[in-house]
Amino acid sequence: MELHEPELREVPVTAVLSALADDVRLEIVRALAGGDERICGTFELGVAKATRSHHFKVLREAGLTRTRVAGTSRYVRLRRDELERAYPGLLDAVLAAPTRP
Amino acid sequence: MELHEPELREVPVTAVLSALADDVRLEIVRALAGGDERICGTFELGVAKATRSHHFKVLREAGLTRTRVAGTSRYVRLRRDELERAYPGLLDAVLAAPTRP
DNA sequence: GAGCTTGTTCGACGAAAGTCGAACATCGGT
DNA sequence: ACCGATGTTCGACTTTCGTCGAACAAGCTC
Repeated sequence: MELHEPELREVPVTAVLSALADDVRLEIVRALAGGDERICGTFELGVAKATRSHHFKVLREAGLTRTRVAGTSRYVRLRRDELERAYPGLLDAVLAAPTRP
Repeated sequence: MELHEPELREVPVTAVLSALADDVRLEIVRALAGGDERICGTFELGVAKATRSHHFKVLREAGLTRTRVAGTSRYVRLRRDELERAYPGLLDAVLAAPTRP
């Protein structure tokens, strides 16, 4: 299994913004904002298994998350530092936004 | 003609991100970042008239721009201050990103 | 008013995105 | 070896999005 995790500098801003411009994915990002890694299955997202998998893939391929395989589980974590280096302030600004405006 | 220009606080952050997550619209926003207002027609966007109109509408309805009608022209300007108040740092972070990563 | 300019609106089209169930793969445990 | 748990992949479907040409609306100028 090859997990595609691109370099942030190869990801256009518009791609990062697109990845963040979805309620389900933003919820995932918020949940990961604490810094800890977390098993994919532990998220309460209200969507089917296939959809969840899809969203994690979008986040990963946009360079926002990194995934570690451990047994049958996958640990996801936010690429906070890299993101901060590539797009300073962007993630913080998005996370600072109210959850339901 | 009623120009729909919502309050920023009523616009979900995902909507703002969606509006910014497009090359044509981001180019418009960059061009307006200087602060001056500008006539819609003066943008070199490489798309048809109808498409251009569509993008300006998306930006306006996402709360990113304000439009002033003057004769047959429309002056557009960025709602920088309001945006900064509603989503501090967001616009700056996006604008700071390289044009072609 | 005729004609031009600026811009919007109206379908229409194809591409992309979000969603799901079902099937599949992998690993752990019994 | 079997079974259950965790995820991915595969169509399929629906909705949304970006794009365009054509038609329309409104204003300016001669």
